[in-house]
Amino acid sequence: MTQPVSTPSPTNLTGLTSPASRSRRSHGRITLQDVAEAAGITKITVSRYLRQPERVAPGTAQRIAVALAATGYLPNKQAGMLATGRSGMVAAIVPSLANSVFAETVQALSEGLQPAGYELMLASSGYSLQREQEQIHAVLGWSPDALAVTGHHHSPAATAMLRAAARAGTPIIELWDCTPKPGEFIQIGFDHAAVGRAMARHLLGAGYRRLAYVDTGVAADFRAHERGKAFAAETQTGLAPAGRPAPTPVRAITAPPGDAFEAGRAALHQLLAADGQPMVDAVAFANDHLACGALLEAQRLGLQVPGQLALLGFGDFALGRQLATGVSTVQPPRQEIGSLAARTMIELLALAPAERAAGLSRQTAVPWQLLARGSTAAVTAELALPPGA
Amino acid sequence: MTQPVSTPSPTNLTGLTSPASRSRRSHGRITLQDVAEAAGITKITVSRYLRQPERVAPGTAQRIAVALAATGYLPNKQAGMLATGRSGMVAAIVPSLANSVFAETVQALSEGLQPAGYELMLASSGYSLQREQEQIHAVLGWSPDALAVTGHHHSPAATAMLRAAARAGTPIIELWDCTPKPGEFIQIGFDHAAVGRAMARHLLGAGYRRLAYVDTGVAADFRAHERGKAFAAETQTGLAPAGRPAPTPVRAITAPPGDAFEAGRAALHQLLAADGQPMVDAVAFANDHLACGALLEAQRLGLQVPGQLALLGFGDFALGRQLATGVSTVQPPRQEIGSLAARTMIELLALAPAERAAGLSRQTAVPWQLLARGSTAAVTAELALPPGA
DNA sequence: GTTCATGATGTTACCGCTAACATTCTAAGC
DNA sequence: GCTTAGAATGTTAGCGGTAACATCATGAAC
Repeated sequence: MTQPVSTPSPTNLTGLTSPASRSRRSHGRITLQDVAEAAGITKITVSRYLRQPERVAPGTAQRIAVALAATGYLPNKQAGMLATGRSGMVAAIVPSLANSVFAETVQALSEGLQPAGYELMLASSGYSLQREQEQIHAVLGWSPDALAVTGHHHSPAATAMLRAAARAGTPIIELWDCTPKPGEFIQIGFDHAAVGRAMARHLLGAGYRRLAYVDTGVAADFRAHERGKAFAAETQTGLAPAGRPAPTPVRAITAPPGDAFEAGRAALHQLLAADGQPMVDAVAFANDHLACGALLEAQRLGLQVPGQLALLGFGDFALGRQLATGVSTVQPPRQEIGSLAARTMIELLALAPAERAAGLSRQTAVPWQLLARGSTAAVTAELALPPGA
Repeated sequence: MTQPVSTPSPTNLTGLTSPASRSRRSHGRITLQDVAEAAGITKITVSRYLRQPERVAPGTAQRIAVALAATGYLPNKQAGMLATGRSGMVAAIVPSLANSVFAETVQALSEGLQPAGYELMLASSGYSLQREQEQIHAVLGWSPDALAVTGHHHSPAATAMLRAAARAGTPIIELWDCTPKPGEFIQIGFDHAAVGRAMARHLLGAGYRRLAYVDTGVAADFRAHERGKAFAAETQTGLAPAGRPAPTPVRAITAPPGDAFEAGRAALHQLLAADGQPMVDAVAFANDHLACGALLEAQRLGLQVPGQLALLGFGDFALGRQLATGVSTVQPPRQEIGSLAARTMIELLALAPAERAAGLSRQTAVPWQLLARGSTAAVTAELALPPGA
């Protein structure tokens, strides 16, 4: 044996290597070398024991186990990554965690990855493409085995980095989106335009004719904008099937930024005429917080929901279900997106990089559901205009 | 120069090193070596440029900048950590992210760390000490520069690992707790027992005498339990100042697990007598979701709040503020805890490990506030029992 | 007894980066 | 002109692991 320094006696299990034996550049951490010395063998055998215990002799395994416990060894993942090229870590970048649907997606992603032994590195971009780009740069420096970002809108530089990573075999997953035509990367989510159209059709189908969409005040929530755009388009064609312009164009307003409940309240006021009566039949919102704020304000003002005004949200937040007048909403697959992303990553990473290429741009459309509750109950006949009017 | 292989011509900036020049064990990533070759210098100079640009000559800097852009170089953080012993990453372990106060703390932590260039590695323990222990083990393998965990309850093995890390100079921060006597690690949070006592005093002060505490169904939410325990104790002493047993002991019930709104509804029913009337004056809850669920159910049943029943929550969730009868609650410093943790980490990490030791077990009590709203308005004289009755 | 497959362990070199020290070159000082 | 401080860059070695290959017993097969 040519172990440097320190006695290789198997009885010396204190784990306390004398300082003199440590190199000047050591960072003081317990290494495989320390464990090996305590067990009276070389570090490669300890390394083997940790990865494939059946490959070492039972007696040796026993000594190693004792030495590991005695030294309190923690494997250095960085060193392992450097040697193997696999980091055992995946990264995710979401717009926000606070008050947000993304928290649940991240939670599901985290839980899905844990059994497979992957760690999660998380960054939040604050709905800014610039910050997303910086974070993609930072996070790729950690050589994640896979990377999840939110949505399919990225800055050009960000796209370039993602493309380079994908080409190197790193699965890139775009969460929460699923565009009609396949994108450059993996998509796990749904088509927000389809949701916007469904929202419009739901309100039209229930007999409402004067519609509005209240968009979020968050400038870079592209998915909400997309729903709004499709909502408006569908409403136009729904009201004017022959191609004629609709008699009353869809009102599209943007809620003020800040507390979403308050924003919903404020948005409602924007939709009231001078006499306090609503200028529209029905309002669709970018999210349930806005819708609930509007509902609570409507109740405060004595407006009948849905009698005088129907409200339709998005997100299926717990609150909307609890209010006496249930808030109709779209239930997005918040958790499914996360757990599906985890499953997809694990699946792809089990493949050899060569075989992996095929799966690196597939799309998965996760089903969503429009939940009709009290706030959009069908209007009475007298309120409903004749179709196409 | 003794650069291996490949022409060091500064005009060869394609970033495409011929495969033959790559070692068998290379993982195909662009390295400092590639950039150096493209710039016609050695890698150490590129390394210097990246860390201290002023240390390289302007002309060289220019060539390096071009080479960096051309090659699309991404620094390998693992290799850097291995060399320096500093990872530029901190880890956080929280019980949950979904529907949770912790999401906001994590968000603030993440935002606070970003300007300083730290990445965040996140794990969620699902309110399980066993999983927390596993995750501490996993996460310490990444050599985080600092580690934040939630609360001061940990498994013995987890505590041992935290202790070892702390002794090695890694700041360990316990979020959301601040015990009366200092703990082993840094604490940033507040005293939950004090909150529990304040909740009891608030209700007693408003004239309520028959109190109940509805604990969460989450077994390992130690902080909620602690508030409940202190609430009960304070109620007893408040009602029987002379040391006599209180006439009606505080009712303590535990909400069913699952959807917290529903749990709050169910808990309310447990507090109703056979005739449908509440058996208590006032109820404190482990969180606002429970309290709001109970409030909505009370309204559905036609019970007056606070006339027949006062409700007091915890957490200051947006919803409680919006309901017509505002839900009185305790506003915990959700974000402050996160941003303060970030600041503390950055501060400590700027210190030399030797000086750091002193700050490794300090406590920071972050102020909270009891927000009295409609749901606990003072009772009328006839309802209030004489003090001490 | 020799051959050889097999299992257990060891040796060497390398992953990509940086600390520490070494070298080269320039320009100022005498 | 020669020394020399200081700036710019290079060389070496090592961080803590693992891949790849090497070595050394052991025992079954002939």
